[in-house]
Amino acid sequence: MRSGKKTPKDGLYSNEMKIDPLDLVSKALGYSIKRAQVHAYELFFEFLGDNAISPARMTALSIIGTHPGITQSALAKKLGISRAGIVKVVDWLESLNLVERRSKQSDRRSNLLYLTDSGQDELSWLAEQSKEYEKILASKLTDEERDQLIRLLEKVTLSRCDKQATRKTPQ
Amino acid sequence: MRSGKKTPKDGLYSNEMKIDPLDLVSKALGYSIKRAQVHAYELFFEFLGDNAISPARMTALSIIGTHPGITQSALAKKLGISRAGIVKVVDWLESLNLVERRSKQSDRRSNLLYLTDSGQDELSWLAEQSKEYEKILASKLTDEERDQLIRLLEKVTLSRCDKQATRKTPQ
DNA sequence: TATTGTTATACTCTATAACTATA
DNA sequence: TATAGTTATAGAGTATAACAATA
Repeated sequence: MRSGKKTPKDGLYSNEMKIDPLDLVSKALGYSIKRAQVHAYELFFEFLGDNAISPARMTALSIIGTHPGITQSALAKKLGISRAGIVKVVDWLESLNLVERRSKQSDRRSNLLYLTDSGQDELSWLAEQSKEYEKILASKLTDEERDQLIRLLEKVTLSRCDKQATRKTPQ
Repeated sequence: MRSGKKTPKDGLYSNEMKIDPLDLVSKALGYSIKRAQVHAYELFFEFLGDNAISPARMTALSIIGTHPGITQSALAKKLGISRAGIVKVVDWLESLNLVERRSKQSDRRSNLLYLTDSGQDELSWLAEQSKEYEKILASKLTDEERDQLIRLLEKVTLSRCDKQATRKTPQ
């Protein structure tokens, strides 16, 4: 396995030129991220069982737990889904008696979300499970590598505001 | 930003204890990967336009281009989806005249897949676009950081075979 | 019998648009 | 008017099961 050391004349003679130019998959960052995500998702259910809460719903539960009284709209925004989409998530969490809707007194359009007692218990249990899961997910990495991987991923994710500046000029 | 140096008594006094133990999101590797993937996916359509081919179908096109004569079953396996699922993908690619099914002479159950001429053109064009897209996706990283990010992601993804060995012991 | 491709069907996740009740 | 939540509906992507053609 070669290191990523740059060759003197980057481009024409760099290592990447060994890949078929029509191979959009090997050594592509986008595809590497996708594969890691699919792997992480599958491992999640291998570890917690096929009938486990989904990662997205676990995230919703965690956000409600760490932001008691958050509104549905604010939760939707944090999760990056629509207001309509959050309704089913909260319906589902409420049907399992993990979360409670309470209508806000000062603005009765809003629902404030709180964990129930069993929601608290479930979240605590999931927190333990997540810790184990994260260990397995990162089992091939040293602590330093894991921290750097997260740091690099965050650097990629937070490049959002570039998109206008670097937009391709139409030709 | 602290390095991931381990404290002598890992656990009770480690850095991770500063995060709310019920916050399953911050500094979680699984969630970092997911966010990066969502970002990469959105950036893809911001760059190529809302009506662009999806990354998954682009991948299918690329695999057919680099494996001319691949069967549908083999393509399904490479993409990690079912045989039934691949039918719609190939139907769609064929309806756009990018791909051609030819029945295999020595085994007439199989369809062999080939790019059409316009499929070749489309793939070449997508290869250029992908190169630009990858540049933007990694624009916040140095070349070394990008290579290491891919290396670390592959390390995570290829940890698959661990899952039995590291399975949590029931207690 | 086993395999390839196909169809029928269903499920999850997500979105948009129109509605209601409030503000 | 504008906003929060809801409902109805639709589309993408995926799966399983049953089937026909072929091996």
